[in-house]
Amino acid sequence: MPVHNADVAALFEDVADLLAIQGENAFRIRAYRNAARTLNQLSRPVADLVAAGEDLSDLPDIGDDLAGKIATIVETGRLPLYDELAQDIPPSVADLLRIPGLGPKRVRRLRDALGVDSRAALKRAAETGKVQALDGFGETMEQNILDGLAQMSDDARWLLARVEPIVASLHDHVSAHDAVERVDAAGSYRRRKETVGDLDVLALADDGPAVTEHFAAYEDVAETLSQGDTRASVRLRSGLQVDLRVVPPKSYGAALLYFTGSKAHNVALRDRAVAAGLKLNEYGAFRDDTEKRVAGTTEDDIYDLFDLPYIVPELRENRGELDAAADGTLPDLVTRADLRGNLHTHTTYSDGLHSLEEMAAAAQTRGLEYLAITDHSPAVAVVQGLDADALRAQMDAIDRLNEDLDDLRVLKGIEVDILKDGSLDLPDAVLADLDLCLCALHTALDLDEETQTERVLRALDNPHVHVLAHPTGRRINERPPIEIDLDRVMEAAADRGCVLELNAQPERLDLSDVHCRRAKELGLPLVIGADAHSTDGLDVLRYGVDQARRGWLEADDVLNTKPWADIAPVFDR
DNA sequence: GCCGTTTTCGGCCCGACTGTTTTCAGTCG
Repeated sequence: MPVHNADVAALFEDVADLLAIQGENAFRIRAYRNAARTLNQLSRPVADLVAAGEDLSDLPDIGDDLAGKIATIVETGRLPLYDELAQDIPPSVADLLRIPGLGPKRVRRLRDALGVDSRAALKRAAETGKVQALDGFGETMEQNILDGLAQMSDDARWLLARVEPIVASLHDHVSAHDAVERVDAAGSYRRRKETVGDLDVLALADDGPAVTEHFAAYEDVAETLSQGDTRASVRLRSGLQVDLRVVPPKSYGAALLYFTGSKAHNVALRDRAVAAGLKLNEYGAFRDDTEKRVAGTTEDDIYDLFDLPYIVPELRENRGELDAAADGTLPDLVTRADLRGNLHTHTTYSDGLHSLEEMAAAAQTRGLEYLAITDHSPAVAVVQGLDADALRAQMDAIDRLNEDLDDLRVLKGIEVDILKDGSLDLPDAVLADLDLCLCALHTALDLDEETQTERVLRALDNPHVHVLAHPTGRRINERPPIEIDLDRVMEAAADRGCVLELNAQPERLDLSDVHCRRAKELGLPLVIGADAHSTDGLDVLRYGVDQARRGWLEADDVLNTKPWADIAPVFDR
């Protein structure tokens, strides 16, 4: 079984948790967490680097020791240090760290004093009042633990698209207070991450207590978790946790930067501050010696302090954006306005909600120059897919429609299923007459990596195929990505003159930001596809653009920023 | 355990809030 970067990262995180419970040196613990972060953000499989004999200690936050441990994990699938630690502290104890309010110290005390070694044991101890009797615990803490245990089942992150309307109404509520001059949702929401854990909201105002009070009185608040003079934290009826910070003007830029994150970006920026004799926190940037404030009103001022240009939130992940900013090599990121067409659209011919004509009209309304109609082929059993005859009939209908359209070209396409053996669900003869052929997996998603990769490569061998749609098949919070060697797939696609799709549906966003960046490194362009099943479905393109931006993509890296006349030759295999 | 344009040793981001305290430890982000 190949060892994935996320596996190694998770193992390091587990080691960090166990060391923390043991009371180890905090910096050693952080070293494991930093290394885990590096691994999670690495665009290449670390197993490949090991196989190629590359020096892993060249990677940030990975020295000789951890490089050796990574090699051991890749080669054996195990880490002796972890096995050793887990003998003392079983995973079910480390799991207790996930309960809000419980950190390593308290988990350790629960175990040592009460023998608590699992969630079930903790629940029993709390219910019988044993926890509150413990040093450093109390009645409130005991209740918080019981609440936390009850809440743990539904801790999935929220889809960005689902949080947007919540942000809009919350923004209205907070803005309505007289003292509030400006409101921003920061955090991973502002970085346009595909999912949001909780929401960080900033309000520009001088009267903190009044604003946190007003915030806690929002009609959708189910529970106030904490409330102070400058901060408040609530859980909404929807279950989403929202943290509000009230900030005065002179600190607003520093606070926006701080609470937008990512944490890794902030830490890296503060490293630069320390090196420059400055202190950077959410109130501003200050001279170390004189404590004098030198920036803080805007984010621009703070980046400027380090001779850096403004870095957009989507790039703030400490994945090289600070160095790129210093070198003047930040990417000129793709925007929604750059997109000229959509290459993934369904209609009533298969499982779409709207007709060919309605979809074409919706594309025109949105200013698109071209729209590829790509209904399903027969193998997708849950919908009525198009067989060769039905597809030919649709092609005729598209020809007729195009005669009536001036500023939109409707393209004849298909989303053809890749069958289990890698062959396609429609004959070559009909595929050959299309403008665009997407291929995609919808069945047999559980094959092992080697088999799945070979299956997809065989599909890409078909000279009529242009695009591999939603390449990993994941559905966020519902279905994990398939096992597939994407590096091989991307290289094969580049060889064969086809491309991969970045599917823009909010629950897919498939490829991930890291994969988008890898495609760019390999010189493989992508297409951003709405996979629209209705007229409104075309509006999700912007989520695809968000993801592409997080993957450092520029307009040139995305094929459907170009006129169709420029794309067609690319697809002429 | 990592890292170095002051350093190969001695640092390592830092402040708010809570709960259990009576001056602060632990947790969180």
